[in-house]
This record gives sequence, structure tokens and C-alpha cells, in this order.
Amino acid sequence: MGNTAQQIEHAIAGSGRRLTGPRRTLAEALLTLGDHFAAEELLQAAPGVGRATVFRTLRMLQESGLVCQVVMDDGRTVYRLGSEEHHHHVICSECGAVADIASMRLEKALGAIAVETGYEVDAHRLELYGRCPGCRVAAISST
Amino acid sequence: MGNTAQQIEHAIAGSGRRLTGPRRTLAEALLTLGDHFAAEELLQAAPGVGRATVFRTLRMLQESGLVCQVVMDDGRTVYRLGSEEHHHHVICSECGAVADIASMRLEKALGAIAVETGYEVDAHRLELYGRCPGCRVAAISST
DNA sequence: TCACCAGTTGAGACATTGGCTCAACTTCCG
DNA sequence: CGGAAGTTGAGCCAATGTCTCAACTGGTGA
Repeated sequence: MGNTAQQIEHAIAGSGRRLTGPRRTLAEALLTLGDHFAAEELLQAAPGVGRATVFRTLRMLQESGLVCQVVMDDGRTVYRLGSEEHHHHVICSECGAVADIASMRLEKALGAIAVETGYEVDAHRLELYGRCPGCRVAAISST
Repeated sequence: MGNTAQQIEHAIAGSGRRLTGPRRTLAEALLTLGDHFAAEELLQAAPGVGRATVFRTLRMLQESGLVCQVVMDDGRTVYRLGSEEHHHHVICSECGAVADIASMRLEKALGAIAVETGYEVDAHRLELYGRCPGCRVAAISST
């Protein structure tokens, strides 16, 4: 995703929110951080920004759909800069690579479940864990 | 799920594991704990059993399929005594009720995704959040 | 029955992830 | 430019879980 700091800053400064120094710093730090990152990494990549601000901003970005949260296999959570569209993740248990999933079929199955259970479902969390193609090849060739 | 303490104890004492006092205490405490519970609640329901043992045993029971872990809407995790069969959960954001889902359609969609991504998927985590029928009714009548 | 040893335990410190408070500060609007 | 309102960060708190390690114990072989 070719997000730029300006795009992120622009998204931040919506609905009565201010574009402050720390937020700018975070916007830039986000871009230096690779595909996914822990909150702690963002904290370190943004010198001078306090811990509370990092978490606050992360939450804000999640609400804006600019960042999504991924729960890893072992329970750790990482964040990911990404598109606003609804999607899920496949995570490699070996190298940690995260790939997006967008499956109409899956969404429909989820919809059907909502109906069957009688629940009014308004959110869900879905993560798949496995081994990415690269790590599969590596595992085979190292045998 | 009419689990009895004996059933749980039996399941614990498999593959070279010992049936110890603390484990018996935990097996009985589990039965007093309602549909789902936090680790902390189990700890309190099992007097004399140390924190480390509670978490160790919970992990053991998860590996045996006797207990499953549910990540709540807000990130808290609760545990649930349940069947070994693979299933997912719908969680009511209001009253916390947890219901099981077992959908062939969903499993198939997940399988298709695994193929599409090229990942060798071996596990996943899926939770749906919403409002249960009871809370929906309550919300309407309190209007 | 007994002794032994591998598996198990618990106290307590530590780690991780995140939230809260509140006085000081900064943005941005008028 | 001035001030209200949004924002910040230091530091402390909380929840959830892990680790260490000496002491203990279940179950087995004799």
C-alpha cells in the first residue's frame, strides 16, 4: 500500500481532531515500520512520543480504518497499516508474514451464521494461522 | 455438556500426566464456574492452588480440547469448558453470553481460502460479536 | 509396602500490553 | 492574537500470563 505520511495525516485530521506534532511523528514512523509491527516498535520508532499517545493514536487509527489489529497465534497483538476495506488475515507462524484475505464466500457464510444464531452480529475477528508458501519451500529444501 | 469432575480428571491423567491434588481441585472448580470464566475466576474458585498451576492447567486442558479460549470484543480472554469438536463462537457484547457455531459452510469457505492463499493453514481463530436474542428483546422493550 | 524419581507445585518476581490521571501544553477558530 | 478545547506525557496502575527453582508428591518397580 503506497500510503504516504500526508495521507495518514489527512485521515487523522478529520472530525474535529487536530494535527499535532506527535501525530505527525507517528504518521512518519508508521511508514518506516514494515508490514506489521508491535505497539512497542511504533513507540521506539517515534522518539519523544509518549506511550499513552502511541496507544491512543493506534486506537484512533483503528477506528478510522487506517490500521488494523492482528492477534497472533501465541496471543501477541500486532498492528498493520492497511486499507479501509473489511478483510481478514492469514499469518505465517514461522516468519510472521501477514497476508490479507477478502472472500465473498466467507462473508456470506458469516452472514448465514448470523441469521442462524439469532444474534445481531456487528463485528468479528478472524485469523488464520499456517505456513506461508516461502516457509513451506524452505522447510522442504532443508529436509 | 454434562461434564463431570471424573471425566475431566480422566482426561487430565492421560499421556504420562499425573492426577494430582491441585488438578483435582481445578477439575471440580471448573464445574462450579458457569458457561465461561476468566482465568482469575478459576484461580479464586480453587483455593490453595497457585496462579502458575491454574494457567499451566488451563493450557493443558486447551491442548486436550477440554477447554477453549475465547477472545472477547474488548481483548479480554475467557475460557470455556466444552466439547472437543472444532467450533467457533458468537459472543454477546452486552451480556457476555457465548454460543457455539459449527457451520459446514464456513469450514468449506475457510478451506477454500487456505488453498487460494497458498498457505498451509493449520489453525484459526474466529469470533463473532453481536447481541444475543435475549438482549435484543430487552433493548427493544426498554425503548 | 516402600522408596525413589520424574513430574508437579507455589511463591513471588517479572514481562507484556494497555489504560488512566492530570497538570501543562498546543492547535486552530474567531 | 487570544482563548477554549483538544492533546500530551510522565508515571503509576491493572490485567493476564510466564519463569524460576527449591520443595513436594504420585505412581511404579521391586
